[in-house]
This record gives sequence, structure tokens and C-alpha cells, in this order.
Amino acid sequence: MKRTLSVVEYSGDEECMASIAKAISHPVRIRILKLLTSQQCCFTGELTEIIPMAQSTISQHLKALLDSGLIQGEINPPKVRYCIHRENWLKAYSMFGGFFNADLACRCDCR
Amino acid sequence: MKRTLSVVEYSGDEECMASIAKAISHPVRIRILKLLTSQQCCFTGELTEIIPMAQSTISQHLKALLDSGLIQGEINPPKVRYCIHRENWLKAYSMFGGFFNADLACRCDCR
DNA sequence: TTTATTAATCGTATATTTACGATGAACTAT
DNA sequence: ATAGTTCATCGTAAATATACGATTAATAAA
Repeated sequence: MKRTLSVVEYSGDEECMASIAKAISHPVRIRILKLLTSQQCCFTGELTEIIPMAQSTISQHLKALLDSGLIQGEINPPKVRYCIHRENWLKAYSMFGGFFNADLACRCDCR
Repeated sequence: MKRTLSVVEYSGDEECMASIAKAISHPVRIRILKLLTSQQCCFTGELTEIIPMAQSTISQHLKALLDSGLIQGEINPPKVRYCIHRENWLKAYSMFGGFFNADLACRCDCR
């Protein structure tokens, strides 16, 4: 049977979760975020020294993280310092926490 | 200055986080997971009735979720029941929880 | 002014993702 | 056997992501 196939509309929450998930869906971006959080402070393009990837590629990944809102950059010529965007980070924390909240998970009889 | 550009090696954790994040990086997969968790029980291809997308597309997304380990399918001919994979779900919960853990976030002086 | 440093952006090649319709496999019911 | 149901898989087109080197912009240092 034929069905509608209109364009699917997503809620703001769904879009938001998905876009943050997409931001951390690449291992190098996870590594960058871990570096930014573990260094307990901001960080700059020393990332380029640490991670064996072309500078342009890293810059591209940083842009992806910026766009997601998970990090912020502070221009400090000729360098740029990146750090976690604390507010959005906390937001992500509670979003993912709520999403994966154990209590909600599958009370089914499958096995 | 020229740098190495060897292939970047990622840790198991980094790969794992990234692949789960990739699984939930599409809004329709988030919706599917929310349906599976909220229905407080398993679910079948009624998804096809609820979500205005081609059956083949939904099947494709279900495969992506299966591959991520977040859901499991139980063949129940001619139907298939899907539900959350509880163990992996809890694992994801703690992984993301640990990753976004507020205490770790950015003690920097940026602003 | 010239040179060096840092990092974004451009151009581009390749790989992956996403969507669809069509087909096929497995099983039920007639 | 035949027909119907459910769902995965195939083939495919279009969009997006990923990586690179080259270039450019902004600034500091000489």
C-alpha cells in the first residue's frame, strides 16, 4: 500500500540531539573534546601538533564543533584559543542523560 | 613545517563513542529510539505506519541502529519486533554520562 | 616594509549517507 | 499450490562528509 511520504517534520529536541550527536560522531572530534576538557583549560592549535592530521582538516573539525555549540573560540592573534562552551556542554549533558535515562529503557519481554 | 600524517589511531573508547553517536546522529533514528523506549515495550514495523518514510528507508535506519548495538530484533514471522538492547543502552548511558560529566568541563578563563 | 606565524578558507577527490522504488525471501493463510 | 504479508536487500541518484594541499587574511616581529 502506498503511503504519504511527505517530508518528515522533527521536533526541536530531535534536531538538537541529532546535531550534537553528529558533532561527536567522528573519533577525532571526540579526541579534541577530550583534550579540551582534560587540559582543564583552553587550548589552541597545538592540536595540530598532537594530532597527525593536516592543519586544514583539523580546522575543519574545529569548525564542526564550533557549529555544534560544544566549543567556543577566542581569537588571540595570531592564535586562537578553543575551549568547551560550558553552558552548551551542560545542556548536552542533561539532554543525553535524559535520553539514555536508564529507567526508560525497554521493559519488554523480548529475549 | 611538514608533519607526519600517518594514519591516526583511535582508542576503543573513542571509536565506540563515535559509532554510537553516529547511530543517533539522524533525527529519525532518535525518533525511533524514543518510540522504542516510550512504548515501554517492544515494537515492530508499525514504525512504517507512524513515520512517513519509505519502508526500505526505515529498514535501513533500523539496520544502522542494530549495527550500533542500541537495539535488538526478534524475528516473529512474518513480523519482526524491535526493542532497546538494554545492556548496551546502559553502557551508552554511562559512556555519554562520563563523557559529558559536568565536573570535567572547562575550568578555563576564556570569555 | 618585509618576513614569519597562525589559522581559516578554497578547490577538489573520494567515500559515505540518505532517500527512493523494485525485487526477493520467509512465512501464513487459503 | 496460490496468494498475501512483512521486511530485508539491491540498485541507484543525490547530498554530505572527510581528507588533502594551496592559498589567503590577520597579526607580530624584524
